[in-house]
Amino acid sequence: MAYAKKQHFSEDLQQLAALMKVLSHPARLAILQLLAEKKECICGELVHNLPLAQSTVSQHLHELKQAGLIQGEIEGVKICYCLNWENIELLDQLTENFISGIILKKTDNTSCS
Amino acid sequence: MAYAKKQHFSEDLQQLAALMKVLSHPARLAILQLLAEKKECICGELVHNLPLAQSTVSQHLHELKQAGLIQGEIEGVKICYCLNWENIELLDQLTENFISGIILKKTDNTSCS
DNA sequence: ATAATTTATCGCAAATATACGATAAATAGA
DNA sequence: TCTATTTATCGTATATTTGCGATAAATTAT
Repeated sequence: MAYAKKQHFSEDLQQLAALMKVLSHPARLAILQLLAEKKECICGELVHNLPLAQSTVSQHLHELKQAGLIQGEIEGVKICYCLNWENIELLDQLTENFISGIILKKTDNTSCS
Repeated sequence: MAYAKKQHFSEDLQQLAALMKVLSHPARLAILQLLAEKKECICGELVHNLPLAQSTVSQHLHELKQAGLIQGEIEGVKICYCLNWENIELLDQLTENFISGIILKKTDNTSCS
Protein backbone atom coordinates (compact mmCIF):
# COMPACT_ATOMS: atom_id res chain seq x y z
CA MET A 1 0.00 0.00 0.00
CA ALA A 2 2.98 2.29 -0.15
CA TYR A 3 1.43 4.36 -2.91
CA ALA A 4 -1.80 5.58 -4.40
CA LYS A 5 -1.71 8.73 -2.30
CA LYS A 6 -1.46 10.71 -5.50
CA GLN A 7 -5.21 10.39 -5.81
CA HIS A 8 -5.66 12.53 -2.74
CA PHE A 9 -4.53 15.56 -4.68
CA SER A 10 -6.54 17.69 -7.08
CA GLU A 11 -7.16 16.50 -10.62
CA ASP A 12 -5.20 19.45 -11.95
CA LEU A 13 -2.10 18.61 -9.96
CA GLN A 14 -2.40 14.94 -10.85
CA GLN A 15 -2.69 15.73 -14.53
CA LEU A 16 0.29 18.05 -14.54
CA ALA A 17 2.37 15.65 -12.45
CA ALA A 18 1.60 12.87 -14.91
CA LEU A 19 2.78 15.04 -17.80
CA MET A 20 5.92 16.03 -15.95
CA LYS A 21 6.64 12.37 -15.33
CA VAL A 22 6.54 11.68 -19.04
CA LEU A 23 9.09 14.47 -19.50
CA SER A 24 11.28 13.18 -16.67
CA HIS A 25 13.50 10.99 -18.81
CA PRO A 26 16.05 12.44 -21.27
CA ALA A 27 15.24 9.75 -23.83
CA ARG A 28 11.66 10.94 -24.03
CA LEU A 29 12.73 14.57 -24.26
CA ALA A 30 15.13 13.59 -27.02
CA ILE A 31 12.38 11.77 -28.89
CA LEU A 32 10.17 14.86 -28.76
CA GLN A 33 13.02 16.99 -30.10
CA LEU A 34 13.79 14.52 -32.85
CA LEU A 35 10.17 14.41 -33.94
CA ALA A 36 9.95 18.20 -33.90
CA GLU A 37 13.07 18.37 -36.04
CA LYS A 38 12.20 15.65 -38.54
CA LYS A 39 8.45 16.30 -38.56
CA GLU A 40 7.91 12.56 -38.77
CA CYS A 41 10.11 9.62 -38.17
CA ILE A 42 10.14 5.86 -38.52
CA CYS A 43 10.60 4.03 -35.26
CA GLY A 44 13.81 2.44 -36.47
CA GLU A 45 15.33 5.81 -37.20
CA LEU A 46 14.58 6.94 -33.67
CA VAL A 47 16.27 3.80 -32.36
CA HIS A 48 19.22 4.64 -34.58
CA ASN A 49 19.45 8.10 -33.00
CA LEU A 50 19.23 7.01 -29.38
CA PRO A 51 21.68 5.13 -27.16
CA LEU A 52 19.11 2.53 -26.21
CA ALA A 53 17.95 -0.88 -27.34
CA GLN A 54 15.02 -1.16 -29.71
CA SER A 55 12.73 -2.61 -27.06
CA THR A 56 13.58 0.19 -24.67
CA VAL A 57 12.87 2.88 -27.25
CA SER A 58 9.60 1.16 -28.00
CA GLN A 59 8.64 1.42 -24.35
CA HIS A 60 9.43 5.14 -24.24
CA LEU A 61 7.39 5.63 -27.40
CA HIS A 62 4.54 3.80 -25.73
CA GLU A 63 4.61 6.19 -22.76
CA LEU A 64 4.68 9.23 -25.00
CA LYS A 65 1.79 7.85 -27.00
CA GLN A 66 -0.19 7.04 -23.86
CA ALA A 67 0.27 10.64 -22.73
CA GLY A 68 -0.99 11.80 -26.11
CA LEU A 69 2.18 13.71 -26.94
CA ILE A 70 2.94 11.65 -30.04
CA GLN A 71 1.05 9.43 -32.40
CA GLY A 72 2.06 6.61 -34.69
CA GLU A 73 0.76 5.60 -38.07
CA ILE A 74 1.30 2.21 -39.64
CA GLU A 75 3.11 2.32 -42.97
CA GLY A 76 3.46 -1.24 -44.04
CA VAL A 77 5.86 -2.95 -41.66
CA LYS A 78 7.10 0.36 -40.37
CA ILE A 79 5.46 2.82 -38.05
CA CYS A 80 5.73 6.51 -38.63
CA TYR A 81 5.69 8.64 -35.51
CA CYS A 82 4.99 12.32 -35.21
CA LEU A 83 4.08 14.88 -32.57
CA ASN A 84 0.50 15.40 -31.55
CA TRP A 85 0.56 19.17 -31.75
CA GLU A 86 -2.75 19.66 -30.04
CA ASN A 87 -1.51 18.02 -26.86
CA ILE A 88 1.95 19.53 -27.10
CA GLU A 89 0.27 22.89 -26.99
CA LEU A 90 -1.89 21.79 -24.09
CA LEU A 91 1.26 20.73 -22.30
CA ASP A 92 2.70 24.15 -22.99
CA GLN A 93 -0.34 25.86 -21.53
CA LEU A 94 -0.57 23.69 -18.45
CA THR A 95 3.08 24.08 -17.54
CA GLU A 96 3.08 27.78 -18.24
CA ASN A 97 -0.07 28.26 -16.21
CA PHE A 98 1.44 26.44 -13.28
CA ILE A 99 4.82 28.13 -13.26
CA SER A 100 3.60 31.60 -14.09
CA GLY A 101 0.88 31.14 -11.49
CA ILE A 102 3.65 30.69 -8.99
CA ILE A 103 5.83 33.49 -10.28
CA LEU A 104 2.92 35.91 -10.19
CA LYS A 105 2.85 35.50 -6.43
CA LYS A 106 6.34 36.83 -6.20
CA THR A 107 5.31 40.52 -6.29
CA ASP A 108 6.47 41.13 -2.75
CA ASN A 109 10.10 40.20 -2.49
CA THR A 110 9.61 37.99 0.52
CA SER A 111 12.20 35.34 1.13
CA CYS A 112 13.17 33.44 4.24
CA SER A 113 16.89 33.45 3.57
CA MET B 1 23.01 -2.38 -14.61
CA ALA B 2 19.48 -1.72 -15.72
CA TYR B 3 19.97 2.02 -15.56
CA ALA B 4 22.51 4.79 -15.88
CA LYS B 5 21.77 5.22 -19.54
CA LYS B 6 20.59 8.71 -18.78
CA GLN B 7 24.20 9.81 -18.81
CA HIS B 8 24.39 9.07 -22.49
CA PHE B 9 22.20 12.05 -23.22
CA SER B 10 23.20 15.70 -23.39
CA GLU B 11 23.68 17.69 -20.19
CA ASP B 12 20.80 19.94 -21.18
CA LEU B 13 18.35 17.10 -21.53
CA GLN B 14 19.57 15.52 -18.31
CA GLN B 15 19.14 18.75 -16.41
CA LEU B 16 15.66 19.36 -17.70
CA ALA B 17 14.63 15.75 -17.15
CA ALA B 18 15.85 15.98 -13.55
CA LEU B 19 13.74 19.10 -12.99
CA MET B 20 10.71 17.48 -14.58
CA LYS B 21 11.16 14.52 -12.30
CA VAL B 22 10.97 16.78 -9.26
CA LEU B 23 7.70 18.13 -10.63
CA SER B 24 6.36 14.66 -11.36
CA HIS B 25 4.60 14.17 -8.03
CA PRO B 26 1.46 16.13 -7.08
CA ALA B 27 2.68 16.51 -3.51
CA ARG B 28 5.70 18.44 -4.67
CA LEU B 29 3.62 20.59 -7.00
CA ALA B 30 1.27 21.28 -4.10
CA ILE B 31 4.17 22.29 -1.87
CA LEU B 32 5.40 24.75 -4.48
CA GLN B 33 1.93 26.26 -4.74
CA LEU B 34 1.54 26.48 -0.99
CA LEU B 35 4.87 28.23 -0.62
CA ALA B 36 4.01 30.65 -3.42
CA GLU B 37 0.72 31.41 -1.69
CA LYS B 38 2.02 31.75 1.85
CA LYS B 39 5.39 33.26 0.93
CA GLU B 40 6.94 31.21 3.68
CA CYS B 41 5.76 28.29 5.68
CA ILE B 42 6.77 26.18 8.65
CA CYS B 43 7.27 22.53 7.82
CA GLY B 44 4.51 21.48 10.20
CA GLU B 45 2.03 23.70 8.43
CA LEU B 46 2.85 22.06 5.14
CA VAL B 47 2.30 18.67 6.73
CA HIS B 48 -1.02 19.96 8.00
CA ASN B 49 -2.03 20.93 4.47
CA LEU B 50 -1.04 17.70 2.77
CA PRO B 51 -2.56 14.21 2.93
CA LEU B 52 0.74 12.61 3.82
CA ALA B 53 2.68 11.62 6.90
CA GLN B 54 5.25 13.99 8.33
CA SER B 55 8.17 11.83 7.30
CA THR B 56 6.86 11.60 3.77
CA VAL B 57 6.44 15.36 3.49
CA SER B 58 9.95 15.74 4.82
CA GLN B 59 11.25 13.54 2.03
CA HIS B 60 9.45 15.56 -0.62
CA LEU B 61 10.85 18.75 0.89
CA HIS B 62 14.28 17.20 0.73
CA GLU B 63 13.91 16.55 -2.99
CA LEU B 64 12.69 20.06 -3.67
CA LYS B 65 15.60 21.46 -1.68
CA GLN B 66 18.10 19.24 -3.49
CA ALA B 67 16.78 20.56 -6.79
CA GLY B 68 17.21 24.10 -5.50
CA LEU B 69 13.56 25.00 -5.91
CA ILE B 70 13.03 25.73 -2.21
CA GLN B 71 15.16 26.57 0.77
CA GLY B 72 14.73 26.17 4.49
CA GLU B 73 15.82 28.38 7.34
CA ILE B 74 16.05 27.22 10.92
CA GLU B 75 13.89 29.20 13.33
CA GLY B 76 14.40 27.64 16.69
CA VAL B 77 12.92 24.18 16.61
CA LYS B 78 10.98 24.95 13.49
CA ILE B 79 12.14 25.25 9.94
CA CYS B 80 10.76 27.93 7.69
CA TYR B 81 10.58 27.00 4.02
CA CYS B 82 10.23 29.32 1.07
CA LEU B 83 10.71 29.26 -2.67
CA ASN B 84 14.09 29.87 -4.21
CA TRP B 85 12.93 32.39 -6.76
CA GLU B 86 16.14 32.40 -8.72
CA ASN B 87 15.83 28.71 -9.53
CA ILE B 88 12.07 28.87 -10.01
CA GLU B 89 12.73 31.39 -12.74
CA LEU B 90 15.46 29.21 -14.18
CA LEU B 91 12.98 26.35 -14.25
CA ASP B 92 10.56 28.61 -16.06
CA GLN B 93 13.14 29.50 -18.67
CA LEU B 94 14.37 25.97 -19.24
CA THR B 95 10.90 24.52 -19.67
CA GLU B 96 9.76 27.35 -21.88
CA ASN B 97 12.88 27.09 -23.99
CA PHE B 98 12.32 23.41 -24.48
CA ILE B 99 8.65 23.49 -25.29
CA SER B 100 8.69 26.63 -27.39
CA GLY B 101 11.76 25.24 -29.14
CA ILE B 102 9.57 22.35 -30.17
CA ILE B 103 6.53 24.42 -31.06
CA LEU B 104 8.63 26.71 -33.23
CA LYS B 105 9.29 23.76 -35.49
CA LYS B 106 5.62 23.44 -36.19
CA THR B 107 5.56 26.10 -38.93
CA ASP B 108 4.78 23.57 -41.62
CA ASN B 109 1.59 21.78 -40.69
CA THR B 110 3.03 18.33 -41.19
CA SER B 111 1.37 15.51 -39.35
CA CYS B 112 1.34 11.79 -39.98
CA SER B 113 -2.26 11.25 -39.03
C1' DA C 1 6.16 -20.55 -49.57
C1' DT C 2 10.17 -18.89 -47.31
C1' DA C 3 13.14 -15.51 -45.56
C1' DA C 4 14.09 -10.91 -44.03
C1' DT C 5 12.56 -6.66 -41.84
C1' DT C 6 10.20 -3.96 -38.48
C1' DT C 7 8.07 -3.11 -34.20
C1' DA C 8 5.41 -4.40 -29.99
C1' DT C 9 5.21 -7.19 -26.13
C1' DC C 10 6.67 -10.55 -22.55
C1' DG C 11 9.59 -11.86 -18.88
C1' DC C 12 13.06 -10.77 -16.08
C1' DA C 13 16.70 -8.21 -13.24
C1' DA C 14 18.12 -4.21 -11.15
C1' DA C 15 17.49 0.48 -9.72
C1' DT C 16 14.36 4.12 -7.85
C1' DA C 17 10.45 6.05 -5.82
C1' DT C 18 6.81 6.31 -2.43
C1' DA C 19 5.06 5.87 2.05
C1' DC C 20 5.14 5.17 6.83
C1' DG C 21 6.47 4.25 11.70
C1' DA C 22 10.08 4.64 14.84
C1' DT C 23 13.67 7.10 16.39
C1' DA C 24 17.20 10.68 16.88
C1' DA C 25 18.53 15.43 17.48
C1' DA C 26 17.75 19.92 18.63
C1' DT C 27 15.32 23.56 20.84
C1' DA C 28 11.77 25.68 23.73
C1' DG C 29 8.99 25.67 27.81
C1' DA C 30 7.73 24.08 32.56
C1' DT D 1 16.41 19.33 34.70
C1' DC D 2 12.65 17.20 32.57
C1' DT D 3 9.15 17.37 29.14
C1' DA D 4 7.03 18.63 24.93
C1' DT D 5 7.54 20.07 20.20
C1' DT D 6 9.46 19.98 15.72
C1' DT D 7 11.81 18.02 11.94
C1' DA D 8 15.26 14.93 9.71
C1' DT D 9 16.72 10.44 9.09
C1' DC D 10 16.73 5.35 9.27
C1' DG D 11 14.76 1.07 8.23
C1' DT D 12 11.51 -1.34 5.77
C1' DA D 13 7.73 -2.76 2.66
C1' DT D 14 5.81 -2.16 -1.64
C1' DA D 15 5.23 -0.20 -6.19
C1' DT D 16 7.16 1.63 -10.23
C1' DT D 17 10.68 2.56 -13.67
C1' DT D 18 14.38 1.42 -16.61
C1' DG D 19 16.65 -1.61 -19.56
C1' DC D 20 17.45 -5.60 -22.27
C1' DG D 21 17.04 -10.06 -24.72
C1' DA D 22 13.89 -13.13 -26.67
C1' DT D 23 9.97 -13.72 -29.04
C1' DA D 24 5.64 -12.81 -31.48
C1' DA D 25 3.10 -10.63 -35.19
C1' DA D 26 2.75 -8.41 -39.32
C1' DT D 27 4.42 -7.12 -43.72
C1' DT D 28 7.50 -7.04 -47.56
C1' DA D 29 10.84 -9.18 -50.62
C1' DT D 30 12.73 -13.32 -52.83
